Amino acid sequence: MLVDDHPAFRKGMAALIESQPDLRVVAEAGDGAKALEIYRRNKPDVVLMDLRLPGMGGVEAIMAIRKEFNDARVIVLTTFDMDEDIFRAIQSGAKSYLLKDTPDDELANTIRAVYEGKEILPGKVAERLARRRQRADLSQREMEVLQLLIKGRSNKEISVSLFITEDTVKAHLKTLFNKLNVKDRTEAAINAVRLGIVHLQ
Amino acid sequence: MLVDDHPAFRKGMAALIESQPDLRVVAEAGDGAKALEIYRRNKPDVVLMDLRLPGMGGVEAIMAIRKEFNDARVIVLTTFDMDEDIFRAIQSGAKSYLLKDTPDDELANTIRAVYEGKEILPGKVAERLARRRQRADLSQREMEVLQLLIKGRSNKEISVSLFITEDTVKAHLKTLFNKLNVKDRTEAAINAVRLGIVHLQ
DNA sequence: GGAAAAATTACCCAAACAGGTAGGTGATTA
DNA sequence: TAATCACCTACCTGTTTGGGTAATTTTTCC
Repeated sequence: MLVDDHPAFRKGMAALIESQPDLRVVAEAGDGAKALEIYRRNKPDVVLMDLRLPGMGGVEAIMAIRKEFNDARVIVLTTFDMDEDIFRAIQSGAKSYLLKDTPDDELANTIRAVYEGKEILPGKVAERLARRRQRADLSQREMEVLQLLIKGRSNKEISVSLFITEDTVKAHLKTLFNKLNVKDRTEAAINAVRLGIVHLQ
Repeated sequence: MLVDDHPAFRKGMAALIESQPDLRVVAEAGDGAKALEIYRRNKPDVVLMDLRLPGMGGVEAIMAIRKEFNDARVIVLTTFDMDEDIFRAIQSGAKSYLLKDTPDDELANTIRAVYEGKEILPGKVAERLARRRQRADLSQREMEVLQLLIKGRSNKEISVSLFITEDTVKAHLKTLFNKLNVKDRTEAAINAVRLGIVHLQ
């Protein structure tokens, strides 16, 4: 089953998959909600899922599917290779994470491997995942501070939004800077965006 | 002619185009350098070009092609709709700018219109382009300061990198904040990234 | 040649920020 | 029960930053 919001991409990917004698595309979906619905009807062996989807995002779609069908085998197939996306996708139960420009044969082999129950990650992706794991997670509160920081809010403004004192905001920022391994708010903002911890717009 | 680094996308897009009786895909390329080379050989009527390409970027590829063939008709077809990308693409001579999820019929009509010499921009894109024009351009120096700012450098560090005093850096920042309509460096960094004025990594 | 824009430097001042240290609470876990 | 962790607050200190104002030099453009 293919899940991607670009019909052209689905069409091309379907053709590539169908060119393999043992693989077939039995269903397609253009967004997360439809993906769940169509999964229920078709119970595909393997799902190829893009993460950037309109409405319900790819990660949410994976979680929704695996909540109902905990044996669902999902391969993430996306353009981006951002640390946080990879992490969340794997966390939510994806068995593999491939970039869209992966060569055809590797793609086909990955589909077969995942169908057989294996979990398979390309070296580059595994490396990023490891790097992500090194970095301690941010606590709920630190996340909230970071979100506001990225909107360009000052410490004072953040303190008002979160109903805490400015000193507390600073305390959170201190641990935040340490965890992200940066020295100031600007660097924190840039890194958070680059690592995909928060998404712009 | 199709230029995109994802074979699957090219394949699907080719199928969509070929399904129109009057349209045909005569050539494909996976990166900017090959695009120029193949353009020379095939002289396609219209080029569909992705902006994110390995090596030479899409904008550079458009410029290279139009330098040799100033009657080349290029349609940008991309996933992103960042203000600066749109602006640069149109500046470099693209006749139209479509998002990859544009419906098939609109895509076909745009190809026909551009073939006939028209320049056609969807309302949403035209709007962003207008917004971009409102914002005064950044001078060369301001750009350099912004680049370093986005790397998380302090005013002091920026001044050393550019061989100017810290006061001058501050002066540039003042005009920069005004032009970007922000109040501090963090907001400037975020906005610059979001508007696509600078690209991360 | 002269106007306009960009780039440069300077100074002052107030606000914002980052680092250090220190302590308190409540919830979870070993 | 003790330890750990997230969360919160406070104070102090020095640095960084941003705003205002002003002036010089260079470059660019008409």
